[in-house]
Amino acid sequence: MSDALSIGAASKSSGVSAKMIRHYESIGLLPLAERSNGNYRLYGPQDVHNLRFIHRARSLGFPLETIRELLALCRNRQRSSSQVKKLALTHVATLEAKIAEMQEMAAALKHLAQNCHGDERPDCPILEGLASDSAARCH
Amino acid sequence: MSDALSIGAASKSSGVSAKMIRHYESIGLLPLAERSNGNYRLYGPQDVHNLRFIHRARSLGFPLETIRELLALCRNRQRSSSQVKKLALTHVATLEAKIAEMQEMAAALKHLAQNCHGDERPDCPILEGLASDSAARCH
DNA sequence: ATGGTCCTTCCAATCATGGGAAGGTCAAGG
DNA sequence: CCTTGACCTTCCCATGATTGGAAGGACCAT
Repeated sequence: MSDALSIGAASKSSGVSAKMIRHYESIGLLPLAERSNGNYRLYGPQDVHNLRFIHRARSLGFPLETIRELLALCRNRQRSSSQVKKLALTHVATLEAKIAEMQEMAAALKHLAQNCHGDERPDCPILEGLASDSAARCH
Repeated sequence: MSDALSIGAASKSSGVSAKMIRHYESIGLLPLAERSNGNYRLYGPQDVHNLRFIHRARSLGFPLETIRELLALCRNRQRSSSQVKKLALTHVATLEAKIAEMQEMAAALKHLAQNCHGDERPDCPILEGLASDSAARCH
């Protein structure tokens, strides 16, 4: 047990904040941590591995519930890679849908801004586009 | 006052849900609505205009606090179009930053998925990439 | 023993939206 | 007149991920 880390050390080693480590434990994403004499949480190599896994998955935008499934698959030697791939590709599709949505927003907004003088006069196509009393929808 | 709408009618006419109309009022984004004898909220043409404005601004992804500023500018005849344009372009930059972030996520994930067989075997580069005991960071 | 740093728990805030309960109001029809 | 059903009211709670802080206990070095 000489390599057990405190939550602060595990946080530094994994990139997950101590706050979040406690939170993940509280929602059952991580197993209940071992405790020291002084009731401090203790983390072994496997725990740190899990934390790093979560950190990387979060940085790829996976929601926690999907990470829960990914962790289960990671532990399960009977898994099939198709299960993992399916989760990954579903997430890619989600990301791409959001990207497309935001690109539409940005394009529409740039189009409006393009015609705005941006000077001291009150005249503004952006506000007109938002108010659009003329109900001129783009299509 | 013959053209005053109930919250349900105003909702249909503006595209903003009744729940949200009440919420916007409660946070001061909209003025307190007039009330009927039976304490129902009543909405006139100007109110519906505001609701539509909010709906369009939300559909462009503006956060409520920015919409608050946009509404103030919309009401203010002394505004300068540069104020509006600044809010719009700041939001475009925010959108583009998020888009870029998500594109990186999607690209990294597609790269991992590309090498995954997606069959019944447990072997999986995606999980390996997330676990990455080999600590192979991309750069 | 004392200060500083770590830890513990709990509560609350963010952002925008929605769900639902418990009850009041209104218009139409029996 | 009374019921029915659709609408409205307020209030509380949930989402998703993270962060902030308060109040208190534990640890370690000087």
